Order: sequence, then C-alpha cells, then structure tokens
Amino acid sequence: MVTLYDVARHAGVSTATVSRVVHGQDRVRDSTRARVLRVIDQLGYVPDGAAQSLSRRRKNVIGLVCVERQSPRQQYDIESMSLLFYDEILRGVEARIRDHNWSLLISYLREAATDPDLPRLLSLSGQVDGMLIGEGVVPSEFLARLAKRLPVVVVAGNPDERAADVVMADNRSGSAALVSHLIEVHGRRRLYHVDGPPSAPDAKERRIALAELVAANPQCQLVGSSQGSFTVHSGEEAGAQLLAACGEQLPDAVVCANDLMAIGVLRAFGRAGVRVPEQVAVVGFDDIFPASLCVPPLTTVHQPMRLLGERACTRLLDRIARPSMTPKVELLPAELVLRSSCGCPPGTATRQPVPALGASRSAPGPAAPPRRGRRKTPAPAS
Amino acid sequence: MVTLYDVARHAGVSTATVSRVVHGQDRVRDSTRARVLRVIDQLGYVPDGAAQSLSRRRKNVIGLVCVERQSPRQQYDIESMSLLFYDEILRGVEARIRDHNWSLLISYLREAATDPDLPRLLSLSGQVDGMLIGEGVVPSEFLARLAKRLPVVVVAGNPDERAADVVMADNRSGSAALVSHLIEVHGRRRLYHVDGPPSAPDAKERRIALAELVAANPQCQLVGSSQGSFTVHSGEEAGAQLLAACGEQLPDAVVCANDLMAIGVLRAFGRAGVRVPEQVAVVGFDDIFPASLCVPPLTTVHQPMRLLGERACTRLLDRIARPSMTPKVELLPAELVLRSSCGCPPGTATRQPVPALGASRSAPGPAAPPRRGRRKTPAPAS
DNA sequence: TCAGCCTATGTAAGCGCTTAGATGTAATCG
DNA sequence: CGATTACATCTAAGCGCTTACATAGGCTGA
Repeated sequence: MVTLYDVARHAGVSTATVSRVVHGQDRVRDSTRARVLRVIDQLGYVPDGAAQSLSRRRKNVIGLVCVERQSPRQQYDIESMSLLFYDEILRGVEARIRDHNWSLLISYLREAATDPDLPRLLSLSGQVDGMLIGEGVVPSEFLARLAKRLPVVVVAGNPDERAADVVMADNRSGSAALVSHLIEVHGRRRLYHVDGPPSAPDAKERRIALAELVAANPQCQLVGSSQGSFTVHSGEEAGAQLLAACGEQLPDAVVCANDLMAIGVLRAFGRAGVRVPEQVAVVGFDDIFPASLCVPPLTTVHQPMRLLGERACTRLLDRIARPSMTPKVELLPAELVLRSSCGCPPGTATRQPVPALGASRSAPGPAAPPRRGRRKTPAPAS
Repeated sequence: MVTLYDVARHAGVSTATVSRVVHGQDRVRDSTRARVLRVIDQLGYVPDGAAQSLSRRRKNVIGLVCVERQSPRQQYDIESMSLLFYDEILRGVEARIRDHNWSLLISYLREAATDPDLPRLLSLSGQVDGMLIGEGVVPSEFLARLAKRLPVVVVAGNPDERAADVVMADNRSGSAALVSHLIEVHGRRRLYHVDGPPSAPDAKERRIALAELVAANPQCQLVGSSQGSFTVHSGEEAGAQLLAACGEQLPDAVVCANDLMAIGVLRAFGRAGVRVPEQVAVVGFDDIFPASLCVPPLTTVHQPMRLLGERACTRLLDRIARPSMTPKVELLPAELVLRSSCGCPPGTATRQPVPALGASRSAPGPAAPPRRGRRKTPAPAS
C-alpha cells in the first residue's frame, strides 16, 4: 500500500505539502505541486479513507437504511421485496450525495426481524456522519437514541415523530384526492380497503384520509377491509379474501394502500374473471413504474420518490453542517394519476396536482405545536 | 463524542480491556466484562468505524458501482434509469454483506459521463476493501489499474475481461434458447433486432447468439436492426423506426436486448395498432418484474439477478481474504420464460432451464486459456 | 543594512482504535 | 517454598492522515 509518506519521500517534500497538493489547496509552489503530482501518479497513490476520516473528524459518509418487507412465500421474491420505492429514493439520495462528494452506506432492515437488527443500526451509526432512515420500522425511542448521537432524517416516516426530521409525501391529501375522485367522478359508494402493515406510517396516513372522507359522505360506506403487507402476494390474498367474503355483492371500488397490493388484487380478480373497472374499480398508491403497465392501467397517487430522497438528503447534510436546528416535518406534494382502473375511459393518462388538505388534521399529540412543513401546492377550496 | 478512553476511565480498566469486551473476545473476567458493558451502555458508546478501520488495517466495507443510463428525454426518469437490474443485484449483495457483518458503499456511474467519473471510482477505492463493478462501462485498462490496487469483481460484465473476476448470467445460451424457440416452435423467420448500447457487454453476448442462430438457420434472416440504450424510451423509438422502415411488410418477430426496450416496442406497436403476437412477436431479456404485467405478457429470459449479486459478493469477499487467486469467469444459468408475446397461447407462464451452449464460443483473445466458469446446468446435446 | 513581513514548506501532535508484548497475580507442582 | 504456568490486565506503539504552529528564505522599505 502506498501512503502519503511514500509520496513525500519520493518527492522530497513533507507530508504536509503532499496533503496540500492532494487537496488542491493554497500556497504550494507550482514546481513543487507538479513534482508531487507526478510522484502520486507514478506510485498510484490514493488516500486512505479511514485515515482521512479519523484525522479530519468527519467521515463524509451518510447511511441509508431501507426497510425490506418479507414475503411469506419465498424468501427472495422481487415482487414482494422490491417495493421499487427505496430504489427510487436511493437514486435521489445518491444524486445529492454525489454532488457533495460524499459517500453512501446502505443497509436494509428486515421488517420481521426489527429487534435483532437494532445493534446493526447502532454500529452503522459509528460509520457515518448522519443517517437517513426509511419508514417507521424503527421504534420511536430507539430513533431518539440514535438522533442524540448523530443527525437523523426519517424518509416517508411518521409525521408525528419528534426526535428527528421527517421528509415525506403528502399522503393524506393524495389519498383524499384519490378517494374523492372515486366517489365524486365515478359515483362509487361501497368501498373496500386493502390496508398496509400496521408498522407503516404512510399506510396510516392514507387510511385516515379514507376514513375521514367516508365519514364526510353519508351515502358512502366502507364495506370491508383487510390488511396486507405492501406486497403483491398479500394483495392477491386480500383480493381472494374479498371475493370469498362478498359473494355476489362486490364493492364498487377497492382502495389499496399501495400499488403492489393493487397489482395483486388485479391478479386475483383477473383469475376470478371479475372485470375491472366495470364490476369494481381498483386503485393504488405510489405510482411505481409497473402501475402503468398492468391491465387495466392503475389509477394511483404519484409520490415524488426520487425527490423525497433528494430532499431528505439535503436536509441531512444541512443538519450535519448545523446540528442545532430543531426537527421539522417536510411534506412533498403528491399528484393524482388517472388511468383506467378507476373507471376513467381506457387510454386516460393524466396527472394532476393534489389540493393540499388544510390544517384540518386530527390533533397529533398532546401539546403539539403546528409542525407540518410548508405546502408546495396552493390549496384550492377543494 | 464518547470514546474508548472514556469508557476505560469510567470503568477503571485499560482501553485494551474495553476493546476485548466490545469484541466479545477471549479472557476477560466476568465481573470486569459486566462492569465495562454497564459503562458502555450508560455512556452510549459506539466504536468509531474510521478508527477501527485504520487500526485493523481493514475497512470491512465493499463498494458497489452501478451503471446509470441517461435518458435523453428527462433527466430523472424512472423508466429509463431504473433498470430494475441493479436494484435486485443490490439486494443480493447486501444480503451477503450483512451475513458477514460488513458494510456496503454504493455509487452510480452515469454512462454518458464515464470519463469524469473515473476519479470518483479511484477515490471510492480508497474507502473500501474491494469493489463490485457493474457491466462494462469502465474501460478495461482502468479496471486493470483498479484491480491492481484492490480486489475487483465485475458483475454482468465482459466475459473476456482479464484483469478481474467476472460473474454473469449465461446470456449467450439464454439468447440462443429464446431465439430457437421463436424459430422452431413458432416458425418465425424474419427477425428484427433491437440491440443494446455498444458499451454493454451483455448486449453483445445476446447479439452474438442471435447472429449465430440466424446464420445456422438458412430459412431464417435478420430483416433489420436498430440500437437502443436499454431504456423504455429507446425501445419506443426503435419500434416507431421499425414501423416506418418496414412499411406493410412487418418482421415475424422483434428480438430486444432487454425487457425495458421490449416494453417500449410494445408501446409503440400498441399505439400503431399492431397486434402482438398475431402480427409480430416481441421478446425481451432479463425478466424484470414488470415483464409479467405488460400486454401481452412478455416472453423473455430470466437472469438470476439477485443470485448474481450474491455470487459476486461471495467471490469478492473470497478475494479479499485470499488475494492471490487468478481471475475467473463464473457463468450463472439463465431460464427461458415463456409467456404470450412470442406466440404461445395467452395464459402461458412457464420457466425452463436453458441448455448451456458448449465450449463452441468464438475464440476470445489471443492465447486465451479456457476460462469459462463451471456450468451449473448439464448441457444436453442442444 | 536590517527589522518586519509574506510565502512556501517542515515538524509533530493528535484522531480513536487494535494488539503485541510486558507486567502482575494467583494457582499449580515438585 | 520457590519455580513454573496460566490467566487477566495494562502499556504503548502504531494505523495514515490533517493541520496548528514553527521555520526559513526572500522581499520590502526606511
């Protein structure tokens, strides 16, 4: 291994000078610089990251922790595991991190095995300057413990989180817009809900919006619901279960907590010969890539996932630079994506901004200050 | 920041003892261990990764370098950028890395901007113990330079690579099986090829297999070809171009170098009212998740992407442990996935192992020793 | 001509950890 | 009972870098 000392010796200068040259810094005589550079090239010197980190007391590395939901069917099953969600977030984060010339350490947390993975999280925290943590799988008190050690930003997490910053899409407004569309445009009344896992805070937001809307529309009712785990497989099960339970009397629409489960429901319906959207509408959430490909194309809510990653990363870097700020929640606007699974004519493919719900949220915690981020979309009077 | 010294002082022991406790090592008296552990917990001590790396002269970190192909249309466009390919590889790698309690540093290389990114690769090499590099975007001589510094394994790369290990799917056999199916089962004769980017070694393998098969079947011909960039968008363009060029006389089948482009072709055909597979068959390669969702479902070749990641990672860890071995190419078996875009009846969904092509490869380099990995599938006489 | 200053470079003290070897202590044995 | 051994623990020397501070020339100007 070639070290700074080797370079210094060969170039006949001190290590300080070499270090200065490497960092393109201040006053080094041109001739000296050239000589050092030549030696570096000859020797193929590359600075050791660990030594640099130790010395400058900063690693220039952040950690990204994603959640991996397990499929009961098969351990490694793309349909279940790849939410296609973190994949986009990852790209957003990476783009930002690269702009700053930092590095990205990535780790997946199995949902089932949360507990045994906490030590892993802890040890990760010793290797980075800050962490981005996906969704709400990490228990809140543990999050607080982490956040005391280093800056932490939660991506798509629980908006009521107090210990750390949160960057998330406006799930509630998106869900509300989607369900209103179903009710108002397509006159769907009898809704069935395929919910996400209890641990998922975004599923919770979507559920609340749905419930509020149903409550606000007397002619509307929730005819049933089941709980999935955000996977295609669990969506298929939910679809089958619905079919078994409803008998002849199908609901007007099935509202799924994410696209993957909606795709599963579509599969179950397809197998059973149930026509979508003629007999029943099906809608998802997230607008992952395959949503536009399935039959019929899925009406859903677009989450700006890549942007989510970028914003979260920006926020984190900010925190690392200025650790004193108090935590904030940043809400990113969602978009309603109309295709044909909701009953819109085949070929429909429009995207529209979602009116942001006002401050009409149910009061979050006790003594909670108003802490939703600024809205990005103007809020038309619904 | 709490350091080892703080813990040592509070517990009234030396740093050596604390270190031993932290690593659950050998002889430490139980009472001492307990005391130290208590202090660690109280103080919330977490070892500093940089210091550990520096001291033990090993970082326990590997780097994964993925390729990100740029879309001309839109800078951040999931359909183009997410090959859905690295996402699976990533998961495979991460699973292995986690088993070993190492960490994973990830970085994307823009294809367009290869040159300016090389310094980035170099600096990455200073932060890891070994690197996994995707596909063949990194110029071979640079790869050799890297491989001299640290262990490097190429994932899905060029099988003729000499400087580093390569782990890849058996693209050639897969492609051959797919095209034979088209020719022999469905009697397709006039083939059109949508090729991948010139920089992609797997596209090359697939192209060669196609060419060999066409050459071997006199009644068969390649009626045209165009080159895409592995994105949906480029597939759409290729489809449109084909339509414009062929006039009334459509080819019997369009063989695409990957699924994403096949999906693009399907879109272009759909828009033009061309029926698949009645008028023309369309097939892809990779078997990414959405391939089963499009209309008609895509016949393709399954690449064991997750496995690819796992194997590559295993190999890399092996190399790091024993740096002396000479580079090898490991070929993972592909599977033929029959759905209906090739002409098989709607509802078809079978997967079959692909017969491995014998050693009948065109001679690779001058004086090349036989260096294909062991075959995983028995090779029936075609 | 020399104090005073500016610039280019060198010196050396860490950064927080691991670990070889030193040390101290208690158990074991002839 | 002293020598030997085994065990628990400590001491201190790095690991490869960065950087505050020291130093050495060369210039300036009175």
